[in-house]
Amino acid sequence: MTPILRIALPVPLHGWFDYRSPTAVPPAPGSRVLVPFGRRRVVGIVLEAVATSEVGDGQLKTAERVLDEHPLLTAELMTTLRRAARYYQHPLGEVLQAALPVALRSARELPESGAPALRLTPAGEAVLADPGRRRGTRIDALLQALAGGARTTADLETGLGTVATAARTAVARGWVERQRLAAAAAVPAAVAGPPLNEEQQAATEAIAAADGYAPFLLDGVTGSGKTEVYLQAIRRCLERGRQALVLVPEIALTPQALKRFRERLGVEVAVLHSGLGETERARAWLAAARGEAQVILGTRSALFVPLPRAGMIVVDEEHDASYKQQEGFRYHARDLAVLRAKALGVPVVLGSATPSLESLANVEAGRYQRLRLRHRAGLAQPPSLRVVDLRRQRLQHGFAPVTLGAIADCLARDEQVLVFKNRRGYAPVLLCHDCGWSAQCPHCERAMTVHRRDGRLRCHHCGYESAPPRACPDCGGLALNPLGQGTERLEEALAERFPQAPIVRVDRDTTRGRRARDALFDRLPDTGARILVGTQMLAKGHDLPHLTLVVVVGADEGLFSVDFRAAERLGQLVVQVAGRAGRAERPGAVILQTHDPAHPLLAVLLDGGYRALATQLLKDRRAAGLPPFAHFALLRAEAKSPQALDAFLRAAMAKIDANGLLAHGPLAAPMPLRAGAHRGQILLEAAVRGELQAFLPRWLDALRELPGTRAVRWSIDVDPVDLY
DNA sequence: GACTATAACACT
DNA sequence: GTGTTATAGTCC
Repeated sequence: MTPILRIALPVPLHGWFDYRSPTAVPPAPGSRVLVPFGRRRVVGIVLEAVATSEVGDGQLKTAERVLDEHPLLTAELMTTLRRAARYYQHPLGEVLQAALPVALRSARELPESGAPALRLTPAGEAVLADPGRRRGTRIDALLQALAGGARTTADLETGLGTVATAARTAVARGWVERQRLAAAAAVPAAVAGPPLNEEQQAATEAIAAADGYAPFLLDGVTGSGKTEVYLQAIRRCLERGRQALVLVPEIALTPQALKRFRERLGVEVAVLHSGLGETERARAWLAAARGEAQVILGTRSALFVPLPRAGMIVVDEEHDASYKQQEGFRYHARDLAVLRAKALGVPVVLGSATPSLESLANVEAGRYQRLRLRHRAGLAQPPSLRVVDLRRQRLQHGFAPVTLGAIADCLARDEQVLVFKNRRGYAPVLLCHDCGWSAQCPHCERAMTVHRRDGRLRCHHCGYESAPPRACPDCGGLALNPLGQGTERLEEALAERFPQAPIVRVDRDTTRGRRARDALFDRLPDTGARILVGTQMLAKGHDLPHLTLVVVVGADEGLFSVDFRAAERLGQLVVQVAGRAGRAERPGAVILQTHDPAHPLLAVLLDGGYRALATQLLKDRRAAGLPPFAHFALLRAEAKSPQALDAFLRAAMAKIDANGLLAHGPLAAPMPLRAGAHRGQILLEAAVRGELQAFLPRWLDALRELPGTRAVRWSIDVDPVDLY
């Protein structure tokens, strides 16, 4: 009998498709197979082999080809991904597809293994041997480093810094050629780290002593040396011959972070992030899958790397919202990391200076063990927080006189200032002073942001652009004024006020593309910039030893938002930016400008810091029945016509019949019109997670059967982090 | 989601 | 008659 294969295909359909196996011995679950599907050919993943199918024999097709000799996805990953698909209510085929790097989603050959490396050509040796020929110093250094034979670029970079540019030139001139080198050939020796303090030691021991699944919350103030704990725990894990997976937020994965891991652990570190080329990404993924890569460092999607010899998982900055995928398969990498650790039977360490309320609640409930680091490493002192009341003040481009005075003092002391504002562009509104007209996006009905340097108006919600009008389109008046401040305007105002101080602005407009951003962050400590102006991109990441003053220009925006998580986010943000100040021997200060200095949450934050704020917020959430003490799922829908949208949402409401659930809706989305689509939503709430989980599949099945749904695009978001 | 069959409509 | 667009159904 030909075995039947149950195959998950990358289509937005629930369930699987049956095919006859092309081989007498069926491929193992987790293998990729190429199958005919309709009149297309697609790559699917084998779920299991069975003897018979419910599909009629005449309908069954035979799979064309098995693509993998050994399954790409391990048994544990298959189990975890099936659970994840069920939990997030996303089609299994798409979930499995999302776990694979793009280069492995097609039937093409696997990329060759080994790390990218360089070696001298005979021409290069000649150039090196000829002392008369002066070249660029970077290229000189590169050629000399290669004199002893081929080396991996990663290995080269630990000594030389970024070599990409020099390598490109040298290759173009025919002095150097690219090749592949087995990773093992280029292991640098591990460098010893600083001695651990008592708390760090205790945390490391607790993690290393864990036998099997054990979730930890590593709760350490900024600068307390969480990374040292990770490194020591990983080292212990490597000594047992196990792999370690480390997740970091998108912005935190910098060349410096990588270099530190590589040097300290003395092993090659496989890197997985979205800025990498697809082939490179697949190579790193496969190195992990084969068990060659011992340490895997990556962003959100690196969670799905196969770990045949898993030893531990680390989620750094676990509170960071970038762990939540915001489209398609809307998973939360931190939550799935815990699920995976359980399936793998390994410890998982969630680290943060500002833990999420979810994780703190898990500690409270006894599900996670909390490891605390209360002290900043070295001599660094915690920064002082100061509230500046903006009421009845003559503001200069959004700055209070007191703030400007503090900046001037700081500059006079030859120290660095960071000015934080969560809004890019020049001004968020262009207003007619005569009649009150303001420039609106025609597709979103929201104010367009003024970008003065480019002389454009831009909608930050859909990307629509236009030229600013010379006169008011309504009244013809010429009194068109930019209202409010964005980073561009703050930069301008500061440049005018402090003409001698070099300013660098860091936001999405100045850091287009990953390369530009890496380059900027690379240079940041030694640009000579005295004032840094930027959005939350600046909140985390690099050590800036001369930084002693942080100014949060618009603290109110976080306190008066409709989102129930706004206060938590503001607290995390303030503490994170504060953490950038005074990391070396000089004490740091943080200024919060606000129109509501008496806000009770602000008082809590000032008196007791993030810990006190979190305690208060948890109490509030419990009382209000909000997450983490309730469980949400959000149905989002959009349609060209408001009627179709309304009809769908009403029908969806009518299908809600479960007990133990609260449904709110149909609600207008916080942006009822975006990019020309009308948007609405339904919020489901349950006190018991299981009730929601039991109800969702039934409900979504019913929604799929609704007539006329094609005019409406909808999706479900389980545990949404943003309610829009 | 990609693709196709079918219906419904306009227009030479 | 043909061509265009909207809508429903299938994909093992």
